[in-house]
Amino acid sequence: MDIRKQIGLNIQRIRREKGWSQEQLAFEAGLHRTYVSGVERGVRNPTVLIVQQLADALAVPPDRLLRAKISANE
Amino acid sequence: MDIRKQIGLNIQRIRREKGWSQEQLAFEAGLHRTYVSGVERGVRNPTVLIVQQLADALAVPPDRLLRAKISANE
DNA sequence: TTGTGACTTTGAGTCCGTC
DNA sequence: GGACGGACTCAAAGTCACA
Repeated sequence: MDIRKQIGLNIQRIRREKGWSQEQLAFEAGLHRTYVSGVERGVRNPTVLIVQQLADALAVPPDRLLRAKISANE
Repeated sequence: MDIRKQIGLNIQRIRREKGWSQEQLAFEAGLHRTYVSGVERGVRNPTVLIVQQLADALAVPPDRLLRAKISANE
């Protein structure tokens, strides 16, 4: 599994759980709307600093966005 | 805590546990020796694809390298 | 064995837009 | 609201000589 796809899926899921649009997330993370779109689709290759910005905006630890398996009880 | 520092510390610790030199890790990950050096010191801002390459070389899940708190029993 | 400054090439990240 | 494209800027990728 490509880590970029994994990150995209995780971000999209958490974002939707919050009921945010991509634009809202982009604003909170201080990033561009189109860039967040690309990251969610797995076509972008973000740096770890960007991962941290997105994690901060979503209020989750950064490693959470790279996680492949998410157990149900967390 | 800067996520770059965190990644550097994690990589260095796991690498040393394996008794590898930076050069050995660089070879396994398909990267340059001096680049790995920079990542370990937290002066580089690697992309997630680089993180995955290093994680693969170290035989750990990618999110493991971003983890701040490492419990003793894992 | 590792750190570091300097360097060129590539791609990360922004901004405009359309569908 | 979101996918996608083109053009742009600057930082990351990747390498080297030397301490």
